[in-house]
Amino acid sequence: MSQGNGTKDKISPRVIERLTKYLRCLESMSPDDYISSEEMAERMGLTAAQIRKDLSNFISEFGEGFGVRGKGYQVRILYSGIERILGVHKTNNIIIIGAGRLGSALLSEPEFTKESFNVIGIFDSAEHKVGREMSGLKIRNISELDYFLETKDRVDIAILTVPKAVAQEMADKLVSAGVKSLLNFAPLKIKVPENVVVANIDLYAKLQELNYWKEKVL
Amino acid sequence: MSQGNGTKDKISPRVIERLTKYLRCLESMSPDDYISSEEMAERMGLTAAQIRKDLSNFISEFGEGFGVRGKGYQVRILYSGIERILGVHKTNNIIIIGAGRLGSALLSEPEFTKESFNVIGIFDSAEHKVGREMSGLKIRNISELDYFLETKDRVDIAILTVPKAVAQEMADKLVSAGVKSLLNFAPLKIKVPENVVVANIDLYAKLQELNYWKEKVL
DNA sequence: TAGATTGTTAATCGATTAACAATC
DNA sequence: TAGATTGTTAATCGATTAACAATC
Repeated sequence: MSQGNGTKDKISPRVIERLTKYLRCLESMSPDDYISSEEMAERMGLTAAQIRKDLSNFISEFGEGFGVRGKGYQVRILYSGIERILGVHKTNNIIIIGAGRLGSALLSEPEFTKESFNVIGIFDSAEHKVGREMSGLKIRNISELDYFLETKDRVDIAILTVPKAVAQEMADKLVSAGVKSLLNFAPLKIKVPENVVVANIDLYAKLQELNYWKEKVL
Repeated sequence: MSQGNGTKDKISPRVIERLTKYLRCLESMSPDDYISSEEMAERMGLTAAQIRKDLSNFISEFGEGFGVRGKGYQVRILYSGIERILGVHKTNNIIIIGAGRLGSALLSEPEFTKESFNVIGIFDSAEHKVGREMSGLKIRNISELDYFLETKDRVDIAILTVPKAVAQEMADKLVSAGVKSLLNFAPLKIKVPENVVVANIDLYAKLQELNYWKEKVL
């Protein structure tokens, strides 16, 4: 069953992951230039076939494919096309749960000055933090969450930077308040209903993986 | 060509990624208990066959497989077996490059109080930071890196939390000082020689991926 | 012994690569 | 037109699942 927009169903997570890498590769290029799948592949350490295959899953805003036969892909068109696919051509509102060091670090990430993601709130449960300012945002009490979600702008994504021990509880609060997607930094598997998506960033797991590979490359 | 230890060659990254998840699943269990692949699968949302297949790539410290036919896997044995595979049964020394908010946040992560990873140094290039203490570690000048690596303990992994603009430069410094594995938080592809491994954590890319999936689940 | 569950082999499925006709 | 490079189909490769004999 097709989706109506020009996208084939069931795109694999692997493809979406690579799309974000394509953006990274393109962002340092001049928008008017054309780049061939061959050159992109070279730069990114992939095969040209894979890139063309990935992109062929989608169609551009206008006609069909992103590329021009004989020329390659125009950086501008490919870039904005991928942005559109990922839904980052518009602003998405974010709240951060947990005003600890990690939450604070994320809040001041230079990437968050881009337009596609906009942090509109930060929450904590520690009384002594509530009310203080952090990168220009007032820290709110977790208990205000429901009120906030009812009265403020739509929240697209909540980033969980709370300790492991309270992560599931916070996730439950967020879900029952109507948040539909979570980026979780706590080192555990958050349980959510089927209509909620969770992405995880697990520093410790990454370190463990890296530790395995470093032994193999010797 | 086999490796001599009981491990088959060419384990896929996917398998290693799942091993870290198996650890997470097991750490909340009683070490003496037995768990079946069926139950683990249930808890983690995988198939039992996949878990058995994954584990069958390796052999335990003693005899052969990790499991006992008819009983399942003893938590203690499986846990320490996976730790051994990942090389986290011993302490690995880490340095953090970049004493900004992110570096500071990582330094105080509760996970770093575990024994397997030990932060032995933190570096920055900003004069006003050098010499200050952070979670009990003195911030050192980047220029001391070579000296540090020559005189201190072995450095197993360097974590890069510097701004994008200087990330490649810092990576080069680390590589030429002899560091063999990097965990990179800067949103770009670090170029390194073949005998160096790099793992990446890209917050922004993860957000973009999540943003794609959240639209699909509606 | 009967029941349970592993470890492994074979079957299926999905993802990557190769090849090439379409076309700029 | 000739040369280049896409988009797509077919071939290959690898990873997951199913099935079952081995064995606790």
